[in-house]
Amino acid sequence: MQTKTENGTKRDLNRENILKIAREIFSKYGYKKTTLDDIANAVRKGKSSLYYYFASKEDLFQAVIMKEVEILARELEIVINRNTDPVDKLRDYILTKLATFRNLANFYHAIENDVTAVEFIEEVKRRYEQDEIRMIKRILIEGVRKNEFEIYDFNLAAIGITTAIKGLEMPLSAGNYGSVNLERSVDIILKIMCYGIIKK
Amino acid sequence: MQTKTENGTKRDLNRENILKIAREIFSKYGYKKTTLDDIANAVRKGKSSLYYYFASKEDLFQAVIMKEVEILARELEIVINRNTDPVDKLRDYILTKLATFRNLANFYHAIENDVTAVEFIEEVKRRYEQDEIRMIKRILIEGVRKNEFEIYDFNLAAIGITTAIKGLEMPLSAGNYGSVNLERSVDIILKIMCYGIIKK
DNA sequence: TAATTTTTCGACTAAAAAAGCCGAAATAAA
DNA sequence: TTTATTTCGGCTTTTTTAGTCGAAAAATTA
Repeated sequence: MQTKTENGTKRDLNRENILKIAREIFSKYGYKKTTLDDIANAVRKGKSSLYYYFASKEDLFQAVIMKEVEILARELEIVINRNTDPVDKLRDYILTKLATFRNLANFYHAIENDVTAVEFIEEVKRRYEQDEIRMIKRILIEGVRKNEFEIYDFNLAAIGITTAIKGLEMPLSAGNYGSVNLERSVDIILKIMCYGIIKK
Repeated sequence: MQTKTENGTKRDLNRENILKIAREIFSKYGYKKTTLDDIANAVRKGKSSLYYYFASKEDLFQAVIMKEVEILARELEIVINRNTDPVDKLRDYILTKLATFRNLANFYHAIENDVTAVEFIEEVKRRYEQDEIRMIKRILIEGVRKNEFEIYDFNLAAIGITTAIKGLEMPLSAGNYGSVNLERSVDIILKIMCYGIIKK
């Protein structure tokens, strides 16, 4: 018998392959227009075989998105661990997140017509919120330690900032991408927040 | 009452608009994945309204393709009427046709998976064949008049050349685009044909 | 080799989506 | 007002798709 780990690896490899291909197809056609047969053909398996790896189409799609989200998370982790000025860090964090999120939304045609996809992505955002708050908190704590911020309740502050970021995301989700100058909006909000935060 | 022509114009304008938008959507998703609702939404009409202008989805798709084909035909007409050396003209004709056809096939995802679309395009090719033979014949006749070609049966010669062109199209339809150097293939075939055609 | 486990798939069903139809309503023109 | 044009909601029929199941195939182990 294979050891369980070896076995798991083999299976996971297949899974990964399906995910990779499914990602391409979903990103090309969106959730609704992509059929499991499309994916099955592309991975050269029968449709039924997909169910050996994933419980449902929805499940597969979520797995694909989750993988994307992990990439985003990793990028953000890097930003956070860079040794930069806390304000810059905040700025980079927000910009990185917005940029990647825009891609996500674009990718899955979440916006135009595909209601189901939108809901998934909303769901992901919701689940991610707690992580976000934690990350922001880390930045704030670091800022205080470096004697640049002056904050009494980290939790509340982090929640407040998270909310502000949501505001920045809105125009993205709403679909008028190009029209908004992201960087500019971010700087404006940052300025406002800073004058309430930075030690005088 | 509107005059019949005015009326026709208005209706045709609507038709044209539908065609234009349908073309975009078909080219994005392919025949199968495009639904009449997609198109109807895009033109801001009810799906039923489309049936006022087109008899069926197939009908609409064919109209879209026909329009593309007309564009091709117009380009070829221009090539034919240019005052160039007959051999060059033959060469330009073939290259222009292949280039445009490649676009068509690419566009409608005719190749990958979408069986129905492939059939349509094959059908179009078939219908176009007669025109093609006629056009080639014109080039040949001109060549003889200019004392560069020596041909006894224009019809047979034109059919032969048309067949050769079909051979050039094959790798396109088969899907291995990049791999083949079109221009080179054309020149080789042309050379072969010329040494059987050109007056010594 | 035989027994066991993993993986694949064809055939099927139920549910959803799409094409297509029709009559009536809205709109525009006369 | 009358007539012609255009739109569309709601309906039926057909097609497509997600998802199930059991059995076959392939791989693994003993």
